[in-house]
Amino acid sequence: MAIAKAPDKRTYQSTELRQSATIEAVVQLCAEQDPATLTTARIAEEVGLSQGALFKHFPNKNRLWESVAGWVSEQLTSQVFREADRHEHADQALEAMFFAHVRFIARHPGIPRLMLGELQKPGNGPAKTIVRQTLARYRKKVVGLLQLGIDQGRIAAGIDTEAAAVLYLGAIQGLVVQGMVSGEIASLEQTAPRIFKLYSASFQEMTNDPEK
Amino acid sequence: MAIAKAPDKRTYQSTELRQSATIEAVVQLCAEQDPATLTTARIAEEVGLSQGALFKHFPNKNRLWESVAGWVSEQLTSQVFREADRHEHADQALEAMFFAHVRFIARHPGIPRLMLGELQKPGNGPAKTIVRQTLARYRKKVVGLLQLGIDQGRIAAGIDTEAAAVLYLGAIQGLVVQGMVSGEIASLEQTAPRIFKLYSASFQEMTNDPEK
DNA sequence: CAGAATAAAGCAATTGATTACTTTCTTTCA
DNA sequence: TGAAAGAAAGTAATCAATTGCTTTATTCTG
Repeated sequence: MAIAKAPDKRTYQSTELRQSATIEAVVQLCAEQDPATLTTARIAEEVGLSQGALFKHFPNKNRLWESVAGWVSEQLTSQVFREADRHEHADQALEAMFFAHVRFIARHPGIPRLMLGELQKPGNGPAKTIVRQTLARYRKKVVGLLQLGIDQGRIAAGIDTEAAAVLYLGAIQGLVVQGMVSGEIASLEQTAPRIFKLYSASFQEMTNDPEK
Repeated sequence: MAIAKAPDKRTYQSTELRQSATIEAVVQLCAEQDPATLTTARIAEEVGLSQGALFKHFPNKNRLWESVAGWVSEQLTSQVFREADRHEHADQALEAMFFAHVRFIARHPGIPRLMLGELQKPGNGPAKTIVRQTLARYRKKVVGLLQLGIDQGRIAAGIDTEAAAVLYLGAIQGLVVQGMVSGEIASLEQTAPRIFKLYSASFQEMTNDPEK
């Protein structure tokens, strides 16, 4: 008495649609699985395709990873930078950027795994290059904002901006790793303000600010 | 005209010796290769054994990873904590601990890959549990030192010690990731002081310290 | 606008390579 | 001499990629 599977009239899609659906499926799957153990069969299942059909839309697995890295880079920078650019004061922009980044990760828990996973592999594959460039661009953005803050007189003048940018990214990574250790990615957004408050103290003017 | 391999008089070793040699080989190999792609054949080659002979000393690959995680945990905590305990003032202990950690990583570049790789995989395998507990213990140590520093009057009293501990680990991770991005693990020790100086500013007393 | 022709998208099955682990037999050495 | 340690070959499973063929969609033509 085999239960007949739904006839499931097979419907064809353009490669363009399949590609984006596949990329999002990978990002989704990385939230619950180590990227290194992700098989084409598992991805195909998530998209609703046979394993072999995946190769009608991507020439090979590496190119798929490349596309995923590109998608992540695009989404991260556009969402985070846009939030920063909405503020005139550099210190406020940095804060907004910090929270936007945390929010982005909380919504896509697989992304740290993805990026760290790429950085893990040595060599200079295309996907790794994309991640590397994204992080470099991000760091430059932070350095620029810090410098702007100094010019605006809202950030201590003597600050080591390069180091502050590394610490900025480290603060986020610390949050992420703490989330991976505790397993609670949801609590990220809750803890983030405490971390940023502390971080921002490291470059605040030492003057006793009368207001507040 | 096959060139005869060196006769290589085969010499037998105790499992105990082989185990530690294998563990160190894995740590060594992780410096140049993604742990997820490390095969038993590659490990055996590094140790100087046939692939099958490895299983005379470890029942399976998972147990090997477990042993590696244990070794890393033991080495890291013993070396880093020992350095911290040599100082009476908590702030100095934190600084020494920071540099000891960075030095440890610089000497074993594979270890961040190892620990991050373990944290990546979901579930609660034994190896991941060890890494998790190690990080948790580390965090507690930092919180304890921060609290001690407050009691000693060397650290601002109002500080959020939990957040400061997360930021402490984040500072190290920021350094590590920056090293993975730039590919220069050697420059870690050079950059570390700049990062720590900034980090420590976040919990320094705001009083204008006349000395120095 | 019907319908043939062509291209695109799909499945099921298979291939070849890789990998963790086993088995069989040999060598060492306490 | 017997147990531990090793090599070498083998095994079953897994996985990315391919192949052969079918089905759907699009384009061309009269």
